[in-house]
Amino acid sequence: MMCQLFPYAEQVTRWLEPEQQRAWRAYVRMQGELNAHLSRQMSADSEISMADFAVLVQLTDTPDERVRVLELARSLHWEKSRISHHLARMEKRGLVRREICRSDGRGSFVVLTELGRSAIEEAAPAHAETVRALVFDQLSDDEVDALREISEKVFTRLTTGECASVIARCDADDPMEVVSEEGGCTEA
Amino acid sequence: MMCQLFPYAEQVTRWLEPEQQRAWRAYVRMQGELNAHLSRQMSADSEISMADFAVLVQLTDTPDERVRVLELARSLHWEKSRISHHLARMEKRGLVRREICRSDGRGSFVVLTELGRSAIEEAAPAHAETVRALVFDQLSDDEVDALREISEKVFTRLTTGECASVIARCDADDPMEVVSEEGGCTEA
DNA sequence: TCAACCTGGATGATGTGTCAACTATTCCCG
DNA sequence: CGGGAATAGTTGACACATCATCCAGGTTGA
Repeated sequence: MMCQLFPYAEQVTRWLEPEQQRAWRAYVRMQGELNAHLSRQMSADSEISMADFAVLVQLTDTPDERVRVLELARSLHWEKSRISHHLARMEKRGLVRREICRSDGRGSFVVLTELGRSAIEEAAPAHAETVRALVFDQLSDDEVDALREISEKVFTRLTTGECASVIARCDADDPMEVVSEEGGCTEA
Repeated sequence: MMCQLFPYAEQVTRWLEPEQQRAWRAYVRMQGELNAHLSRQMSADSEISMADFAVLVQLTDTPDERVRVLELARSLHWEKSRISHHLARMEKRGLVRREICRSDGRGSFVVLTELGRSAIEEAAPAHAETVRALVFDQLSDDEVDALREISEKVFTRLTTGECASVIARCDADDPMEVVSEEGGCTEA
């Protein structure tokens, strides 16, 4: 059970415990299927992808419906090149529009267009229904709580200390050390 | 990140409860960061990607380290074109090799090469360490149990009934196939 | 036996994510 | 003021996933 497949572990590699093994496998499979399903549902029921949706949500969340590009990147935890490429594609499809930023000549705003607004308004209800049907209808209140707790713990681990080093590229407002610190996160 | 509250919901859409909302946001963020981190760690510490790793694990799990292409697709829950493209890239890099299948002229076997073997042997320990450090070191035994339970429930929902319709493309046989305990390390 | 169909798998187009390099502006400090 | 560093954002190359389509080899049945 303990990974007899890799007998070469002369080194004291601490493999996962059997229960951890099972939990991990279950999680990985679930997460993969769930992502795939949500993506498929979204692009079947509407004209946008999950990524588009995430961007549009951020825009509708903003009073002005206009947001600086890097701010978008930070709130989505995306890399700046990713947001840049993605916005270019969304702009080509008319979902958003760029506007120059007068107060800072380097930057630009992203603005929600009417098409973008109607796209997300069309997509959101079905998405919420799907999430509820696939996830929350399966879980007790305690399990929902546990899911949040677990997710927060892992997320915290991921975004604090050495682990945050790479993320720090776009997470600049985080005062954490940008120490190179590779070997990354394999515990101290 | 997704599905904030949309004030325009006149329609009878059942949005998520506030606690569900919070759990969902926490999960989505965690899952995104975790995937990103695991991928980065894997390609930093070794010559392979998470996808390569998943393929190689399947191959090492097989007695004679040769497997039919579509069988691979099914066990990974990948589409056949995805596995085909991916194998082409892996073959180009020397990680696997194809062999003709004498019993069925259409098909072919995928075989683990020496390079492939050493690649996974090099990658596996660090990956296991990372998963342990990022996930399981943060969780109590009860939480590990809850994670498995939750994942299994959602996964079951995803792979039974109408939901399975699309997946069924490659999942033709066997509706449930819940983790057969072949102990394949921390595969993806 | 032969035509219709099914299956295993490859291919090309397109959309997406990542990394590294780049440009242009602004900031900081002497 | 002026010059280097930081910042905002783009671009190009490449890896990857998905979809539709194609094709060769098997299977079925009249």
